[in-house]
Amino acid sequence: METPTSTLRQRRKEELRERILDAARALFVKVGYEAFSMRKLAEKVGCSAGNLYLYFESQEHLFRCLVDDSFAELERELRAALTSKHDPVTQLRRGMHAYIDFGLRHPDAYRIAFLVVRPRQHGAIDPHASFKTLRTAVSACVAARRFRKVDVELASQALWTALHGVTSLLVQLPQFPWVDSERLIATVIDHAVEPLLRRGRS
Amino acid sequence: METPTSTLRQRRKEELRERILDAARALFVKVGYEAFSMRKLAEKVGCSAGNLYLYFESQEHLFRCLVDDSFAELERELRAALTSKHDPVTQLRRGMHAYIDFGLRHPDAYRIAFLVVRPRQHGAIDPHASFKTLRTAVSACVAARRFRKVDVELASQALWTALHGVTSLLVQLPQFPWVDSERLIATVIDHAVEPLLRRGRS
Amino acid sequence: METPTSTLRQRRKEELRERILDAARALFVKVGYEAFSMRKLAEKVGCSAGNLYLYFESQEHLFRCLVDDSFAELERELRAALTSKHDPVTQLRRGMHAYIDFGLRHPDAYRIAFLVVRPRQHGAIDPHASFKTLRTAVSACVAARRFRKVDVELASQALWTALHGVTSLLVQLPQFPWVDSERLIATVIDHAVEPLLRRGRS
Amino acid sequence: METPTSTLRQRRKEELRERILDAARALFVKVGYEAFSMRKLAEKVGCSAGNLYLYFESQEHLFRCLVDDSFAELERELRAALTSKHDPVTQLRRGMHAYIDFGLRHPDAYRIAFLVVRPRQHGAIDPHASFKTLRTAVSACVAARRFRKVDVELASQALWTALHGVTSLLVQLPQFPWVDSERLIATVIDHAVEPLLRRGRS
DNA sequence: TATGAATGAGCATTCATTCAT
DNA sequence: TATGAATGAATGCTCATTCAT
Repeated sequence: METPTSTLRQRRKEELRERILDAARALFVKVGYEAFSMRKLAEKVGCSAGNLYLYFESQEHLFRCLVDDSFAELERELRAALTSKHDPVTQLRRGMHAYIDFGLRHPDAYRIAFLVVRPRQHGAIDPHASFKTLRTAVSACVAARRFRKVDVELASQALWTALHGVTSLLVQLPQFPWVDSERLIATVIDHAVEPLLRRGRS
Repeated sequence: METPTSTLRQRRKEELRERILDAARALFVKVGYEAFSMRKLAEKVGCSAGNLYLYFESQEHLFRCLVDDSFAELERELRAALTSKHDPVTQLRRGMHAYIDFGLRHPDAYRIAFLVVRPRQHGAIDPHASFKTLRTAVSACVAARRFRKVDVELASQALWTALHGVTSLLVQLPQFPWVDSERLIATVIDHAVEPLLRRGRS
Repeated sequence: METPTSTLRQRRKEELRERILDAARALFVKVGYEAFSMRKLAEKVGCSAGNLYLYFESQEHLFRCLVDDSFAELERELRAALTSKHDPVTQLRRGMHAYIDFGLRHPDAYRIAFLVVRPRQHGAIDPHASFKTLRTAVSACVAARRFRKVDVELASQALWTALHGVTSLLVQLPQFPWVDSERLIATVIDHAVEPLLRRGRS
Repeated sequence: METPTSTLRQRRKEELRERILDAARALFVKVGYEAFSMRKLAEKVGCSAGNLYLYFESQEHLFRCLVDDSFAELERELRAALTSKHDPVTQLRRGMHAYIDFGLRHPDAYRIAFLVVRPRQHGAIDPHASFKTLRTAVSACVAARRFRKVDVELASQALWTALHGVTSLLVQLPQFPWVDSERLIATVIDHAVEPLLRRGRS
């Protein structure tokens, strides 16, 4: 049974949890992985360092939550794209856009998920999920005969590497003299999809 | 005139320098950037920590040497590919292969160069060089009318993101259930080049 | 309103802070500047080295606190001497005594303030204050026509060098076969003041 | 028996020894005690660090030689002043001037001798010598009835503290807004001697 | 729920010194 | 006589984490 107080408390707790995660994201983007520390995070949040451990059992756990939360959002966005009322190829394209946009909007999470190797474990679950969603979309394109009869697994992985390539380079080397990023992204998506299309359509 | 002693010493010194760099590469791959330390490196090399500073003036310098050495090799291989006696497109394809192979053979250097952000500075020169070499090759394909009249800069950046995507994912997530990596790499290169080819050829 | 806990904590914290400063003084006297280290200090205090940084942000800061604390005391004592109900010359003499006594009671602070050169910066504020106080007293003696019409600045600096000379030598070379230090100090003060006195008085 | 070679060698050895000591003095003045290191010294001298140990068995020994050499010079200068053809008081005054000048010309040696405590040992021989020479001069002034019948030991110690006071403050706080140092020095010497003079002369 | 004092391990780096050559 | 590679110990300092309050 829940007292009103307990739910209130729970809400507050979740709010602070979110504030911590947000601050962590900001701090991570600002100072990078190597200079990130729980102390600085606590300062940014405005609480004691010890308090963080009431919400996350360790720094590693915090990072994982950060990644998980973010990728859950990616997942939602991907699903939104793939359940829209467009044809499968458009759905896929929208999903691809969503993926890249996500990375650019959450460079912290993207970098932690892909660039920080947690040598031993690294659940490696996170990328799986979005990859699978992507593959489903590819599958749908093949089923709808919009794509050639490609090896779905191979094609999906190739697509993913294309998405990851542009996303991670833009995130990691923002100071590089890129052409207009919208154009680059559009080109990457076009080039990635084109070879899969059935001839005679487009 | 060189005394035998001096050359012997010099050789030994260079040998140890290489041993240090090799150990650094191995350690980096093993424990990741975050857990890398000069102390652990010294232990791996089998010398005192202080001794490392006779060969590299700082940890950062060591990293830079590691990256520079490796990328110099990449550059050599790229140039070798691009000056072969093949047609421009084949040259480019070989260069692309060389790029990916390099990343797989030097995951440490590749990761340090691309994944370790030194937020403030990061010379960021290293990637530039290989990108420029790549762009030259793309340019040659256009000049030889093997490619369509594409925007060379845009096309080159798109190619680069494709290469980086597959390279970094294979390096970073080796435990992912990839399809056969040779197949994946071939597909990525094919898909990246195909949209640039002049119609009617191949 | 203050909770009992907070004040208790605060008190404990201040106590430890004092204990650290005291231990630092003792250690400094014992091993000298060169061999002083935060680690040894921690051991002497009986806490971890890191803990010291909860009380002093750096070694330099600790030194400065040590000096500042001590010189604040000197300043108080000087002012006490100079506001006593005696005639100006007696006030000055008492102040001079206070200065030397202070150095002998706080050899650590005296040595850090004067003997440890921080080549670049060294706020150099500390000696200024006591010198200025001293000069005020000299000025008063002149105003009261007890001193001849000397150059106050010059006379004050000469007085200061006399004080510093006996203080620092006694502090620095305690093993030297000094005559009775009380006698020496009295003589130094007498000799320093005498040339300034108006003839006919004493 | 000495071969010409051996004397040549010896001369070279002594030359280098001097060069090392000179470089050490310069380095000490430049960077201060805390930042002094045998490595930097070797670099300044232009030889290997190890080589220094052929001339001085340790850093401490080097420091002691530095001090001893310098104080030997002081001793020579003091003796020169005290054996001049002037009256005893003038001799003493000249000796006092020589003392202060020496400190200003050899701030390194002066600081090492007086300010760097070598907690255990510190031969403490060096200051003794010059003090004794000084006392002899004071004694002569008394014998010549130029000084009052003061306690020679006491008076000499008082004189010494005066000399040390002005010397060490000028050396240690060069950035202090001193009055013209010549004036200050003259005043200090005058004030130190005056109380000792027999009345009726001056 | 939250604090903040405390710890122990770790870090990069520098040092005086030794020793084979 | 001189080198320079090497060492082991030390330095100031920061960190993630714990725990009594």
